Amino acid sequence: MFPEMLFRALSDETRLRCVMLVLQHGELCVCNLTEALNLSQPKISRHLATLKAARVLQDRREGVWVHYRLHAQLPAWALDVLQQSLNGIQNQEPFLSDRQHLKNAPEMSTLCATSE
Amino acid sequence: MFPEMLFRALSDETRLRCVMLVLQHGELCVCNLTEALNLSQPKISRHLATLKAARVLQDRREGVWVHYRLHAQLPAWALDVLQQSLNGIQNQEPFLSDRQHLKNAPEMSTLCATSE
DNA sequence: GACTAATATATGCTTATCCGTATATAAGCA
DNA sequence: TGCTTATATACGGATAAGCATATATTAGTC
Repeated sequence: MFPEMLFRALSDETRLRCVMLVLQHGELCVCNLTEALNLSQPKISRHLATLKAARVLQDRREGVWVHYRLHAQLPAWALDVLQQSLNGIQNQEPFLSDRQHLKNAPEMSTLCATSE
Repeated sequence: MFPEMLFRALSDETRLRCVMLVLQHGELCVCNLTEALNLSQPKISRHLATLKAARVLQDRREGVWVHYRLHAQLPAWALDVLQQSLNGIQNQEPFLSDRQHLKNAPEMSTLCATSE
């Protein structure tokens, strides 16, 4: 993983919001993210594909649902960068609202969210 | 400073190399960077302008030379991200060679490099 | 003012990125 | 098989990024 590739992956607001939520929750499915960010499903899906191609996230299919988590082979320095970023920005918008929306997720998410 | 703007600024290899060198040396002029990265002067200058516009770097003119350093108002979390990145990647190419080339800088740089 | 050196910007071009909308795939179930 | 839901991808178009080369600016010196 070339470092500029990580930064490229994080350089889009939608992708950064997704990664920050995944970093906090361990694992989230596409519908969780679509609801939390309140964006269209194709948009979320396309950005998740980008993050997967950049090896920032990896996915796991469980029936109909696809869960995304941090990539297992993410270098330690990259994980540090993500964590520092989260520490620095978690109390700013839109990251604050995203977390809130995830907690207030409607019924569908209770079926889907298997992250502990 | 929106966090994705920092990542956007770092998402180009040339810019990341410049920032990593500036982070290590405190202050560097354009000719230092042009030599260390062995890239054309307009290319370096254009990327430095981008970093300045993103408020990652700031410049200081001293006669003919223009010195670039980290922006004084860079948020603490952003500085942490930069430092973590440096820690993680400083022993990889091309960052290793860049540092070396800076140390082996030819005569011109001795006039120009005022960083302690 | 004329000349040189350091740095910045403009121009023309190519490629990448991002979007919304529409459609495809894949799984589960009747 | 047909139907529904979750997710992915394709398409067409708009905007941004990046490059090399050429030229402009700025400061110092004579």
